[in-house]
Amino acid sequence: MVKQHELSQHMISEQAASDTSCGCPHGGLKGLLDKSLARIGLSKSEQKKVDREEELVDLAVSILNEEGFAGLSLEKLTAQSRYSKGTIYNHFSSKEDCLSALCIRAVSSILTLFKRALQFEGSSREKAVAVHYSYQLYARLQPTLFMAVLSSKAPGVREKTSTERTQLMDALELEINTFSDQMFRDAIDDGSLVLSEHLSIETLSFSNWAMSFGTNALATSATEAKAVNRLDPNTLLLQNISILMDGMNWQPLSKDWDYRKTWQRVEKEIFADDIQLIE
Amino acid sequence: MVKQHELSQHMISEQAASDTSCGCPHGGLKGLLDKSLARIGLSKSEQKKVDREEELVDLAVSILNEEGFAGLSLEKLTAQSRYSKGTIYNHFSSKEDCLSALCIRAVSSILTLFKRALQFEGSSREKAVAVHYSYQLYARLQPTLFMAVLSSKAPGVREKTSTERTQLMDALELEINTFSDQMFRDAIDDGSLVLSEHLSIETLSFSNWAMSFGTNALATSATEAKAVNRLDPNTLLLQNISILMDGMNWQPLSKDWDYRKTWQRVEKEIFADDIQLIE
DNA sequence: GCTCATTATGACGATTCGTCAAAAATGACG
DNA sequence: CGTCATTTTTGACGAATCGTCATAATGAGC
Repeated sequence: MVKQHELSQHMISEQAASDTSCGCPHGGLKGLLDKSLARIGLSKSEQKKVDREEELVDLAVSILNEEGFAGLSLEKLTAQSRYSKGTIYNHFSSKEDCLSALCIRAVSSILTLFKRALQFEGSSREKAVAVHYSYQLYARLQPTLFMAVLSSKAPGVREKTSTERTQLMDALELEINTFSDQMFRDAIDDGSLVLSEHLSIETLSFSNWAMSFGTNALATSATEAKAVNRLDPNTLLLQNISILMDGMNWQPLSKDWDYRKTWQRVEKEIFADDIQLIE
Repeated sequence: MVKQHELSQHMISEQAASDTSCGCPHGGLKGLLDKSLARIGLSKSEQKKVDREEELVDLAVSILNEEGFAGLSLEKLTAQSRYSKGTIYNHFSSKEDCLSALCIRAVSSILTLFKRALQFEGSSREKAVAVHYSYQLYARLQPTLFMAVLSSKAPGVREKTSTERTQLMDALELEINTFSDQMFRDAIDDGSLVLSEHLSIETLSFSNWAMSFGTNALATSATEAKAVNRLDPNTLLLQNISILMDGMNWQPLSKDWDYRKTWQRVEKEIFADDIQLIE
C-alpha cells in the first residue's frame, strides 16, 4: 500500500543507490554541492531533501545510460525509485527540469576534471592540452550526458526548468568560462602567448572551446558514414587543438614540441584510473 | 466523415502546402530528390506518394519551427495534415523516422548552399571561407533543424529509422565529406596549402568541419551566461576558422589578407537574398 | 494524546505512441 | 458498366507518459 514498505521497491532503490556510475568522478560533485548548500545552513528536513535529490539524480543518470535520452521519463524514475509521483514532482517540476539537473551534475563533473587536469606539470600550452584531454575523457565516459548538456540549451527545455536550477546552470557555465579565460591569461603572463591586434582573450577562449566541443560532439555521434571513422579517435582531439593553438602562435609550436608525449603523460600521470573504465 | 472531405482540414493543409519556409533554398532539394527517384522510374501512384511525403515534411518543418523540437509529434502532424494516422505511419515508421526525414532535408539544403558558396570568385582559402559563411547562414536561418541533425545521430533515433532513410542519410553525409575533402585537395593543387608530415587531408578536413560545427552549435544554443554573448556573432565563425586555417598554414595567412572583406563580399555577392531573412 | 502545517500518495484526465481490423478506393478484366 | 481482387486509408484501440490535485500520512509543538 505505502510504497516505502514494499520490499521489492526497496531492493531496486538500494541497487540504484549503490550504483556509482554517475559520471561524478571521485565524489567531487557531491562534495561541491553539499558544501555550497551547507554553508547557507540546512535544517534536518532540508538536508534530507538534498540527499534524496542526490539519490534521484543518481537514478536518473543510470536510466539515461541504460535507456538513452528518449527513454528517460519521470514515470520510469518514479517506478524505479522508492517514492511516488508527487514526490518526484516536488523535486523536478518537469521532465525538462530533471534533464537540467542532470546537466548541472555533468558540468560540475567536467569542471572537477578540468581542475584536476590543471595540476599537470608543464608549460601553459601543455596544461591546456591536459584540460582538453579531460574533456574528451568525459565525453567518452558519459557520451549521453555529454550530449545532454547541449540539448538542455534548447529554448523548450530552458523554459520548463525551474529558475533556481537555471541560475545554478548559468553560474556553472560562468565558472567554466572564467576557468578557460584564466588558462589564456596564464599563457599571456608567462610569455608563451601574445595577443595580436584583432584577437581578444575572449575570442581565443571561445575558439578553443568551440574546437574541443565540436570535435567531441562529432566523435560521440559518429556513424558509419562519418569522416570521424577514417581517423584515430585517440588523437583526434589532440590533432585538432594542435592546429588551432599553432594558429594562435601559442609557444612552443607543435613543430617544436611533441605533444603526443604530453598527451600520453597526461593519460598516465593524471587520469590513469579513469581511462581504465573505457577499455 | 472521410477526412479529405472536411473543408477545414483542406484549408489547413493548403496553408501548409503554400508555406515555403522549409529551409530548402531555391527548391534545390526537391529537384534533387525528384531527380534521383525519377531516374529509377516512378509509376503514377509512386509519384503521388513522393509528392505527399514532400508535403508532409514541409508541414513537419513548420511544426518544428513553431513548436520546437519537443513539440513535434506525429499526432500533431496528423491533425494538421489532411490525412489520417495510418497514412502518416505509412510514410514515417516512427517519430524518429520523421525526424530523420527532416535531417535529410536539412543536409540536402546545406549541401546546396555549399555548392553555391563554391561559386565565389577568389583563392581556395577564400572559397572555403565562403562555404563556412553558408554553413553559418543555415544555422541562423534554421537553428532548430541545424541542431536536429545532431540529435538524429543518437543511437535511439537511428535504431528507429527505416533502413532506406538511414542509407540516404549516410549517402548525403558521404557527399558532404567528399565535398569538404575536395576543397582541401584544390588548395593543395593550387599550392596555397602544403601537407605537413603528420597531417592528412582527412585530418584537416575534419578539423575544419569540427570548428565550424562547434562554433555554430554553441552560438545557436547560446544562453545569457554564455561566452558567446561577449563576442560579435557576425564574425565569430570567421575569427575561429581564421585562427584554424592559419594553423594549417593555408595561404594567404590572415595577417596578409583581410578576410573580413572576403566575408562581406560573400554576403553581398552570393547570399544577398538570403541574409535579408534574418534581419 | 491532540492539533495543525507540511509532505507524500496515487487516481485522474489529457496527450502521444504505434497497431490493426474494417472500410474505401483503385484498377484489371469481362 | 459491373465484379472482384488488391492496395490504400481510416480511426478506434491499448499502452505509456505527462502533470495535477484531492486525500492520506507524517511529524513538530503543546
